[in-house]
Amino acid sequence: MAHNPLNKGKQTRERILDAALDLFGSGGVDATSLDDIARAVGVAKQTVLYWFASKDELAIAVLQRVADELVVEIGAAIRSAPEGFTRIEAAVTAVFRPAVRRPALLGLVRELNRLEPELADAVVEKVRPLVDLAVAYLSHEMEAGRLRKADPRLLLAFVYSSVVGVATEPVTLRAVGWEPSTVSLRKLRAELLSFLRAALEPGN
Amino acid sequence: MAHNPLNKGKQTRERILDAALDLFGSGGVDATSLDDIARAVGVAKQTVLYWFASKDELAIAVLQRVADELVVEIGAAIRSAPEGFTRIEAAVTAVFRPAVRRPALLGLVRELNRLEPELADAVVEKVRPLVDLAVAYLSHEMEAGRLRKADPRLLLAFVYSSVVGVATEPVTLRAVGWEPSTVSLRKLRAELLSFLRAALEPGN
DNA sequence: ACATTCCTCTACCATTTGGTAGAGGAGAAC
DNA sequence: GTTCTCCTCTACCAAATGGTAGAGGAATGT
Repeated sequence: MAHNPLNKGKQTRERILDAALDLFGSGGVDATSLDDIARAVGVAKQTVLYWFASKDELAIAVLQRVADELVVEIGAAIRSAPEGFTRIEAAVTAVFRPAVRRPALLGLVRELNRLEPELADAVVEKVRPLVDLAVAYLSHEMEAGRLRKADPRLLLAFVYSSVVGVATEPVTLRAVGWEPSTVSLRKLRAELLSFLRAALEPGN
Repeated sequence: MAHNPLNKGKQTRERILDAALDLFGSGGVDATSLDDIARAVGVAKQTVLYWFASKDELAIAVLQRVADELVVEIGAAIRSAPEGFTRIEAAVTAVFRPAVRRPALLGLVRELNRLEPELADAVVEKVRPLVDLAVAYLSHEMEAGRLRKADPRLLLAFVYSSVVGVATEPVTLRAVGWEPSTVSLRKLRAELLSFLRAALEPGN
């Protein structure tokens, strides 16, 4: 195989992003040193700094990537589901999937709040279209009387907080006597959905 | 006033705890150095280390204190409220109060997840009686048909996540187009309560 | 007056951190 | 073969961090 700098570079770069995602997401950006990342990838710290000029830049790159991934995934789920509550079900399931497959993904979202606001804003902008889509849908359904009337934006915030909260706060869940496992996670999702369904049924 | 070492000491100690609470809670334990805390209090770093043998010990002391305070406050609110949904209302309001008065309080709770598990467990133990009380109450109401049947522990987790989430994640809230203010916080609470009420009304 | 206890300080240290400088290997272009 | 670009490395550094050692001030007890 001929030398292919772009390919080779891309591999290293991708592997760095990948490892950084897991480490940043599980331990937090602050608690993760460049050395940690380099060790995980199997390169020298300076190789990391070759690909990303600074730790901040790396953190942003990771966040952008996560945001893109989540937006695409969740967006597709929302768009593909039919009307009615099944659509909400699809959205929640789509948020749960990464939480199960790779808990660090959602943990990383939390890190946004620790970044400088300007940096975080760039990521927020990526998510906005999806938020607007969801808000428009919820408003529409509420208008039509198929969902109980409520502030759709705050509704989103509640659901987001619930999912990300239970996905990223093992200590809290232990406090209410919950042990994480695949099967209990499924139960958690079912419970949240039935909770949401009850809350969103139009008033009787 | 005669020299009173205990008193003097207590003052310094309290002031350190107080400053540490705010700094740990708003910026995170990792991101807060002992120098930061000392500067905020107006003493030398070594004075901090005189009162608390290590940073870990200080963090634990702060967490214990917060846990105690919240448990007392929320416990009183729960116990004082009459039966029915008003009791839940009282509990949510009691959780919102510190969130408004001192956002760092709830931010600090999040830090639990970053501590070593053994340390976090000690705090979790403090909260357990309160959790058990709430679970017992919810179960009882559900049995009696006054609340929709659901897993009371997960219900608690959802509510907790929602409140702490919206209280500690400004970036997320900005993503859904929300700006924090006293008046909008009140609206947030009202919205969450009506959401909860709808979700918990017994099935029709 | 003297020793003691309590409290806060200055001075210092080892480690870790993010980051810089620059060497050198390997293929590609000429 | 020489040169250039791409990539990863070793060596180093300044700053910050948690923590130690120990001096010294101030009130109290004797």
